Amino acid sequence: MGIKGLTKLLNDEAPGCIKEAELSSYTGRKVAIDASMALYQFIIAIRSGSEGFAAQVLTNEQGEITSHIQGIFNRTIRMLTNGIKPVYVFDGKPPTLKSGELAKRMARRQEAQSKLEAAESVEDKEKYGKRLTRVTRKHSEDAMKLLRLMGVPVVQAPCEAEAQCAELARAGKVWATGTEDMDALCFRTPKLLRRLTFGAANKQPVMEVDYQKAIDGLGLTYEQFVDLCILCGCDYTDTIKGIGPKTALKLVRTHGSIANVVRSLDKKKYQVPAGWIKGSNPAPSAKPDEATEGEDGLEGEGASNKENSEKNESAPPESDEKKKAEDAEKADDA
DNA sequence: ACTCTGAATCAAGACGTA
DNA sequence: CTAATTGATTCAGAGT
DNA sequence: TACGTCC
Repeated sequence: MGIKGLTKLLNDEAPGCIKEAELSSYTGRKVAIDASMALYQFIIAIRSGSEGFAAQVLTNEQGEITSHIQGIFNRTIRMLTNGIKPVYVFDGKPPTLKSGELAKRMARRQEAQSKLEAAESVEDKEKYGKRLTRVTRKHSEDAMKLLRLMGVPVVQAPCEAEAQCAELARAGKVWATGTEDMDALCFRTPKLLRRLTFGAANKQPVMEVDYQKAIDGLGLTYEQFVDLCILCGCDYTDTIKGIGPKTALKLVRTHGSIANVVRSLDKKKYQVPAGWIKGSNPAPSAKPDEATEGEDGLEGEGASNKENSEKNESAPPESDEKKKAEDAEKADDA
């Protein structure tokens, strides 16, 4: 996911919604955390060896990676001692809306692999090696086991972890979503915390984004905000050439909705990608309807997309409500 | 001149000790 | 049956 | 704060 340039846009256009604070001001708060992303960062960052050698991940005797264990363990301990109660949320199946983007990533991955085999210098080997890292099912299971043993609540999301985190926050089960990914705002998490980390020499303060102030500052409704994000470019759709954050905001402000924006665009100037689905945004409450404005559309894809976005929307709130409640209670006990 | 986009590139944790 | 991340920064070039 | 270590 990731909305291109959203942080910068919020900073420029809705300054009130971002503030910075010390870690200590969050004691007593429950925070939902996207576990997969954390694991990924740990595996990339926690390495041994230094100058002159390609850095290596930590492993056990069988050669299995243990970097993520170190990372999760330390960070969780730190949170607990600081009075912050984490709830780790693990990814479920990714929506197939993403398949296009995923295919691109696969391609880049393969490229990295072949470059790695051809690489001579240590730097290159390291660079391409990192590009190949990924979080496997096993890494997630390791982390879940560890967290359960530590008495820290774990939630298995039906789909994307970010969406589930936002649901937890909206339901009041947790106070905020702790992530580096601005996508959580599209799922209406009331509060979003970034840089919730604990480096000894803490580099930067925690960054707190307030959802309500964000859309108020931009002067948009929730639907318009989601439309803005789609126009800016997210993982689910291609972008329109020539439209970035600034013009996207202007367009949504003046036309009110993405449908009107597309309708009023000069088609000679701006090429709207084929098969652009107006309603198929990642937001839980967005209506998955309305046909595409694209000319020679690929009907097959459009249909399957629609199907899937509906699954995304209906699954999280209901099927997980009980699990959520149980886990939240556990958090209280601890 | 100025603004914006878009492609490419990079970096990514936390501890204890000196 | 398998996949599975992002944001910040910088710079070139197009558009206004 | 810089640096080596975590497996």
